[in-house]
Amino acid sequence: MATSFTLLADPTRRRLLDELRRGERSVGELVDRLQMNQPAVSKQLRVLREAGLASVRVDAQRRIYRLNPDGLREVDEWLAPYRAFWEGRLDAMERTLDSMED
Amino acid sequence: MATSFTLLADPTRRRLLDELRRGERSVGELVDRLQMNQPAVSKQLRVLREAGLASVRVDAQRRIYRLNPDGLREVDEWLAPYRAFWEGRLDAMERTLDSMED
DNA sequence: CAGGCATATGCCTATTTGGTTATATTAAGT
DNA sequence: ACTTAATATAACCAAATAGGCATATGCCTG
Repeated sequence: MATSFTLLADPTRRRLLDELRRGERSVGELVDRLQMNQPAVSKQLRVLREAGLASVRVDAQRRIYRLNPDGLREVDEWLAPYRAFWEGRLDAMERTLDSMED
Repeated sequence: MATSFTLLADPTRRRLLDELRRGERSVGELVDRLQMNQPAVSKQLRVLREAGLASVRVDAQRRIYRLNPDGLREVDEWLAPYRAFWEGRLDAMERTLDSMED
């Protein structure tokens, strides 16, 4: 059971997502762009698929992959409170939490 | 060489960061909150330290850890173009990239 | 239906990783 | 100095993981 966090840990998967972000891609196209052999690409595509980050459409012998970015929201939401830090402000929530400590 | 992406892959490290986000914490406090044994916590703290996501201050026998959130910007920045998706808009950049395909 | 594409899958292996136990280190208190 | 507290480190192990090669599967074309 891969979480969206563990998905992003692998650079190959990030590159795949970055490709799919630009539009639909067949496996062959992805193999070309990533310069990896096909089984390796298919393997990571499967991981993305099973995690719900990508979906496939069949086109004759081709499989066309498409980004399904919703799963990334989990990461984005986790990151949200940290964003406040480098945006240089401590909002009410941060101050509240901070005052809760010892 | 751990990237900020691989750092977030581990739930223990995410919990540590979530604790440190609230304020400085000694190792003992972190051990209590995470309900893990001390070496496991120290091990992950070291990873965070070496990745620059946390810094330590010595206080007698205690080591006080502090969040250093800058490293997370890498993840946040990588995520930025995806955010556009679930925010339901395709801005100029997205359209540009999309038109570049095939 | 034979042969060639495009892709998935199975198996193998090397590496990495997170946790555990035991031990070292350093400081404080008596 | 001796003891205890707090933390780090080392050695070890089990599980997960990514990639490589070989092979299976399915579709299309002649």
